[in-house]
Amino acid sequence: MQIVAADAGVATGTIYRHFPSKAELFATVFQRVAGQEVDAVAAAAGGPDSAAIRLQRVAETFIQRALAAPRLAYALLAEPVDPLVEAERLVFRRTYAAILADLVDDGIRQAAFPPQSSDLSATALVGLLAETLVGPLSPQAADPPALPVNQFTQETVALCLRAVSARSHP
Amino acid sequence: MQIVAADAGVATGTIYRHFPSKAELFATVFQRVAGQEVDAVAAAAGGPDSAAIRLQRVAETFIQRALAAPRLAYALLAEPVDPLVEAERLVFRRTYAAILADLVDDGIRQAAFPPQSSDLSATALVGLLAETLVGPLSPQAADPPALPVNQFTQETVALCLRAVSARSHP
DNA sequence: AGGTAATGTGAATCCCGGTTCACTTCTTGG
DNA sequence: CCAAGAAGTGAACCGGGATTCACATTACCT
Repeated sequence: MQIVAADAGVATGTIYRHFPSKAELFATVFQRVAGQEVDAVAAAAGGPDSAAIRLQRVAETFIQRALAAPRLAYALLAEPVDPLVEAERLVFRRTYAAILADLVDDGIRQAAFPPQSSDLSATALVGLLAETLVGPLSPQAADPPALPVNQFTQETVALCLRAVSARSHP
Repeated sequence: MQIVAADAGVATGTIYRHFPSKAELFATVFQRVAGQEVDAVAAAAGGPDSAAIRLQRVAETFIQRALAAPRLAYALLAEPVDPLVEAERLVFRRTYAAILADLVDDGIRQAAFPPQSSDLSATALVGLLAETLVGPLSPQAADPPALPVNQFTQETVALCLRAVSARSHP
């Protein structure tokens, strides 16, 4: 809190005129930043295209934004945080999942995707994306990364699409 | 530490004859328990069957063990922990990923799976499994769960298989 | 201008639980 | 049976950092 205050150019006590505790301050910050990310992904999920195309766009958006701001993405996805912030992170992930669930439902309706529990599939996609990114994002990530960014993106998108759209045994 | 000591029937200081710090004690416990889980999954990954069958068995093992011991699984997968334990958790996840990567490689060799970066796919599978389980596992999970256990397992396994094995646009 | 409320200040407080350590008890080898 | 080392004890200590609060400053109204 001392550092935050100094950084903001105010005294420590001043923070407590605006936020009841460190945890709530951090949770609020998390909420705002996460909101921007959600907006970006939600935008990518819209449009008149097929569900598959939109899903591809969502995954690409997610990945590219994460790689463009690795530190932020790491904080949002994986960094150890106060329980209150962790709760916010859960909301954040569920919001992503909700967007994806709508998308999957669309795909099912269009018969582009086979019948499936859209909630479950959406959750799985969030986990898939988050976990693949934790490697490249984590602070002491090896650079150069194991895979070139392009291939990484392409393959991850392919995994997402296959998971929800393809038949099990071609 | 007081509680741990009392629970073990020893004095607080005694713990420090065996472990240099709380973090290392916890990390050691985590390591042992995680080791058992890894062993179980590794066993499921073996055998003479096709890669797809073995992958199915691994996913089922993972899911069933988690649901059978939800509190433990939650601790291993998602509960906020000391940084040292978090490091152990990363190892744990990478170990799972390594097992799965071998499996995926087998599948590629048998031409059961299309060419892909096995490491990336394996990581994705770990994330997929972990995230879908966080819902049902989290301490204040709604019961009855959203999906019956059987359907949950079946659909999650299907997601895993499709992600690595199917063609994108059937 | 004068008063009142709102906001800012930052050194001091306070809390909490991990850790320590002087002392006791047990174990082992000669 | 007796050192002497190993292991156990638990009350007290201690560090760190979030939080407080008595006071100063600013903003805003009549």
